[in-house]
Amino acid sequence: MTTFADLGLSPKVLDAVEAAGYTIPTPIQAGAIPHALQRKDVLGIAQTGTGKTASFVLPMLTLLEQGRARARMPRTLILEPTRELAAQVEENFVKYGKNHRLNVALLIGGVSFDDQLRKLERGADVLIATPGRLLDHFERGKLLLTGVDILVIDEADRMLDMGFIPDIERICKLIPFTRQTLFFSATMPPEITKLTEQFLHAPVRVEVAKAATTAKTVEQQLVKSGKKDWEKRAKLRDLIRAEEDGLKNAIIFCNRKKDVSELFRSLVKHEFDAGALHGDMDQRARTTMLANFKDGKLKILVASDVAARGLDIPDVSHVFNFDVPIHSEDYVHRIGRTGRAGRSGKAFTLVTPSDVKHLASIEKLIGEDINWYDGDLTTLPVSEETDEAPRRGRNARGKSESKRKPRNEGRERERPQSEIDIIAAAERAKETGEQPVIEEKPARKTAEKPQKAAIKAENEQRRARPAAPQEQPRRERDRDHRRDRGDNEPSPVGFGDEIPAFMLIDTKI
DNA sequence: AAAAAAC
Repeated sequence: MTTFADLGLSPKVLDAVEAAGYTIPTPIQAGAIPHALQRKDVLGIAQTGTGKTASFVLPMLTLLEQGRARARMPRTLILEPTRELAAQVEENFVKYGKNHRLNVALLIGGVSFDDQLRKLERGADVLIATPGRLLDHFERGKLLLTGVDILVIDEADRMLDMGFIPDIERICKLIPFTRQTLFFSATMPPEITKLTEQFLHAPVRVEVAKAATTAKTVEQQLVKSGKKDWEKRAKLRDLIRAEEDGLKNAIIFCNRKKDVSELFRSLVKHEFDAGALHGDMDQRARTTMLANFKDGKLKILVASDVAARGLDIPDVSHVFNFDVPIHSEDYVHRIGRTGRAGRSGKAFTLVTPSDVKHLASIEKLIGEDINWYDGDLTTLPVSEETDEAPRRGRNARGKSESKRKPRNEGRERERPQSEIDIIAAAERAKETGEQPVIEEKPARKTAEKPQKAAIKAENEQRRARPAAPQEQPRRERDRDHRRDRGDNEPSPVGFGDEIPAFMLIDTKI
């Protein structure tokens, strides 16, 4: 059997790999590392979670042992689609580069330029970047890419989805063609193939098992829900409580950033140990939330699809899809956050009548039918609860809640759309391939309209101006959730009564 | 129906 020692890595690297507890390389590592060490271009087709990162980090470390970096002339460049992934790659260099003395610089948006400039000045052996900030530095003349010997393009198909390809093309053209290129993508759509033809030289193709099939270690279930947000939130709370026993930690995915912050605040109000993660949040908050979740200081992370791919959190016990993802591949990525490294995991997806179309395409993609949750959440005592916070008289900030009238009282009795109908329609949709028809009353729009218009206007304003400092979660709190909140302000759970410093200070210190 | 990324 192949071991890391057989791949041609240097003793320093092998020592660090061993110290990290690994002896057997994954297929992508075994396939890519020997070629990378021979300075060949590599086209790696692999999903995240296959050990892809180490398949370029380890050979790079070995190759970097020869030579030194010069100021403003990084020796290697790694491009990542999101800030979190870039940071994660940096952590890998720290872990496996513990026997090396390499300068690693992380160039991502949302944080100050100064540290990044200092590291560039000092000479970076490894530059890890998201495209926007990299080009920003370049345009300011702080960076020369003519000294780059190794270029890594990671998650290329995701870069495509995100519209980064023009940036990638531009960056590729700034780097001498004598470089070595390591290129990774989970899928190979035509645009990506074109890119590899343009920028790779006689690449060695390393392909590992496609993970369009979901991990066997993940137990997937569908949960019927009414379509209204408050119904979904109530259902989710019931579900989390029903799963309480085996629930070590959980990621809850929403389709929209707005829903992430809404749900986050609702959960906090209901005294769940929850945090939030989405791309409009202050970078400091993003980093802190993710770090706390990884460290187990935060039990529940409500997130947008920024967290769907690639994030390496080995121990997530549950994934909840608050919304059915619109693109079926995202479902695979999301539930792939659990059941990692051979551990078992559970994935629950809330399904409303309007979701059955997307559900059908998910089941088609993964090639199996997902079971419906058979536990009866309605028998749980908590399901009689309204969407209001538990009435304990006093919340964390000591304000009395007793004055407030429980507006939602009795709502739970107004049962959502017949749940049986949802299942039947979903099954019909699968058989016929057609869009299921469920009778739905058009949503009544009355008093809510002006409020919605105001929110929309505000959103557009927000988009137009640069990201406000201190965006999340405090600011968003005041926006559009009067229905879901009382006059009490939830304090972020996991920090006790204290508002953590990162939420109170301005971004730029 | 969305999200992601530079200031």
